Amino acid sequence: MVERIVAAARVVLTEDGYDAFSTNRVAARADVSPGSLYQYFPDKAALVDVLTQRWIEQVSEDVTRVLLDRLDATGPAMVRSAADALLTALSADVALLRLVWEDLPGARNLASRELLERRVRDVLAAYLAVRLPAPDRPRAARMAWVAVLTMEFLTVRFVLDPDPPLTREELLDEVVAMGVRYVAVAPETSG
Amino acid sequence: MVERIVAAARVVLTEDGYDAFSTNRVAARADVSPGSLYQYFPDKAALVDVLTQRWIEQVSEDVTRVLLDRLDATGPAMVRSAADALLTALSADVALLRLVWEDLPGARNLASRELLERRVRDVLAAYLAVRLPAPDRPRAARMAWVAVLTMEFLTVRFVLDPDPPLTREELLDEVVAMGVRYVAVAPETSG
Amino acid sequence: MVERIVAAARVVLTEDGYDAFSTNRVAARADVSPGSLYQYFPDKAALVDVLTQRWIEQVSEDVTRVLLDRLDATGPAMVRSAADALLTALSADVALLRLVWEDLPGARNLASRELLERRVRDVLAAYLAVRLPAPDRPRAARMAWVAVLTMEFLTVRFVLDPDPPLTREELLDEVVAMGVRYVAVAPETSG
Amino acid sequence: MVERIVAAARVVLTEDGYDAFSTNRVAARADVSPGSLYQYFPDKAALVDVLTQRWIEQVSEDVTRVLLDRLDATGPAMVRSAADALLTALSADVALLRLVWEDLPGARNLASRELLERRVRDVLAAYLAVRLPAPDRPRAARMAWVAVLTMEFLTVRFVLDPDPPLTREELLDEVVAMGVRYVAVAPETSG
DNA sequence: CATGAATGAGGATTCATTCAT
DNA sequence: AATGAATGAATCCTCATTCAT
Repeated sequence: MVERIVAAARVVLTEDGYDAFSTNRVAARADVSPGSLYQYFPDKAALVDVLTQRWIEQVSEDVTRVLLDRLDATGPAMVRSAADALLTALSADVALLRLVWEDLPGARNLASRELLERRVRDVLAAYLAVRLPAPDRPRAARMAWVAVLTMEFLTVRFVLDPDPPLTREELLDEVVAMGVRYVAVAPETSG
Repeated sequence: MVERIVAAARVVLTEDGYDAFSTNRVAARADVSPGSLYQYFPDKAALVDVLTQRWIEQVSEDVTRVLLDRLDATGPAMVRSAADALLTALSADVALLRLVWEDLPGARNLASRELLERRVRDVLAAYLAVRLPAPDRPRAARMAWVAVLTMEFLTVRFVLDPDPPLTREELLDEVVAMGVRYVAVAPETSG
Repeated sequence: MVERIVAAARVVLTEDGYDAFSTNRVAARADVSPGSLYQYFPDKAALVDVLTQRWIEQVSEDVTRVLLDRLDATGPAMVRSAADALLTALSADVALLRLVWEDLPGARNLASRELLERRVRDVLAAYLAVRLPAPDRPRAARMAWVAVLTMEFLTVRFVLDPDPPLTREELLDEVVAMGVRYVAVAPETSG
Repeated sequence: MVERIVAAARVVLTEDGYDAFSTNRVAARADVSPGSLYQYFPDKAALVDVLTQRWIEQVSEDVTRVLLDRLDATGPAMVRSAADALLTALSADVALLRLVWEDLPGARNLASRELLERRVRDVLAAYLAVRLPAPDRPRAARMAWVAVLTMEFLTVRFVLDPDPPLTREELLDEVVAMGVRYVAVAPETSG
């Protein structure tokens, strides 16, 4: 039942858009009464949240799993694996990605997105803390922050871009090159 | 009068949030009748658009001006100037930045944002096309795409982050380091 | 509930006039929320339509029933019965008749009215086609058109006229005389 | 100036329909400020009234003139002339006729229409009072009422009917035949 | 006279939510 | 649990009318 509703919400959201996303319409599409919907979700917002959180968690899962699997790999290989995983995860449901990035009020999924970012960032920071010449926690954290955000945004925009100026492989090359070189010669920051 | 309305819209939007943003409320806050509002704006959306487009245009202006002013500078100096300009422009009105990135439905301002990106990207691509060893338009375009998006996202997130893991200077260092090194050794892409 | 709303619509329309006929007012008069109104009627126009169509259908029903019942009667008797039936049907609810003819924008009920006319016209044309010396479909159609419109308008205006220059019986006599004589010596048209 | 406004009102009314007929739109179409409009017309209704009254007066004028010109003619000739005049007058501006009969709330032009009817009726009643075997004012009045309404409605409906079942000449024949025969053997009413 | 910006009450309609069944 | 009719506050927007210039 919860599933039926969530599925209907997904359909309404991706097919009809966020503006047309009303509880009544979702209920109708799920062949369920509006009342029933409120037996499982406190309000309309909760419906969207479930949808986006599930999806973000899935992406998060995919990426961190790969990341953890490749912790022993060389820098470039690891970065490429992670980027590849993210790219794959985001491409799996472009409609939903577009929804989250372009239609939904940002605040609606900010929390979940930051969760995803933090999770990946933590893993990466841990990795870097070990690899870095001298153990330097703050610097690792900085680098992780930069690297994760960069990777996230480039990947998202690549998937959403209807006519990207690079191929998938080129994008991965870019990300790897950037990440690797970045890791190799992280700057002595001035601050 | 247009100004009064736009100002009121800004206040309502940043203080009460997008959900509470109704034409009547804006009119009330502007001490203007709802009818007057419609003498200057075709509909509610137009109000938001004016607000966001003005702002984005301002940012766009600031950044490209600096960029064009420093075209003759060395790579690191130019990148740093641009990043600095963007950071300054975005910091000038954090409430509005937050509004655009976190509250508004993305689609509302997607167009303007992409305009900003394209504008900066074009300038950068032109710059790169000249600097690159062998003139290589597609590669310059790729690099510009990557660089601009990266800079944009890092800067935005830095400004919005209530507790960022780097200082302003460190962020600039990061961006410069990343951009410069990227420019210096752009990868031979596989595609 | 539908009835309650329709009844309220009727009251508002006849007591307050078409200009004051707003969905909110109808809802209030029906002691119903505006939302409920829209659960049963797609829009404001539909409310008026139900009201007028019901009424026109009733009139239409009354008249054609009598007409069909008296198809075997002599010309004068049949015409008189039909005219009587129409007069009775229209007099049953003068307020509504006045509403339809004098207050409503004509287009609002044009379709239904033409339906009524066509229905009666068809029956009459069939009757005439049989009675006419030589079967002459077009002529029967012409005569039916003239007879029905004449009867309709005279009757309506008689009922609405606060001070008509004839009594009910006189009107019937007039209509019968006109119809009968018309039928008896229908002209050889020049066309 | 009054003319400019009335002309604009006419255009708006016939081209855009009664629903779109707003004072602002009329003013715009007349290249006049809404304020100026109110210097010549007390309110929106007055605008429509001028339009319809002018038109009805014109029709009224045309018909009564012909009627008075042919008072000495034989019955059939006179009736035909009158019917012809009415038909011509109404056909002169079908758009306006349709507007008055199908779009405008009936009450808007009821008064003017009844004026037209009364005027023609009076002339006809006078004519009949003279012609009738024994001077019989009430009966003449009755006959005039019936004849005028009949002629009016048949003519209007003929002009508005996109696919009438008779030609213009046939209609005139019908009206004449009906009128003449009616006049010839008006019934001894029972009342 | 002419203007036209300003008005603001009011209109049609939606939709998240409830609650008696 | 499930229903779904009922709700009613709130929304966007219109337009006849005014009045200071």
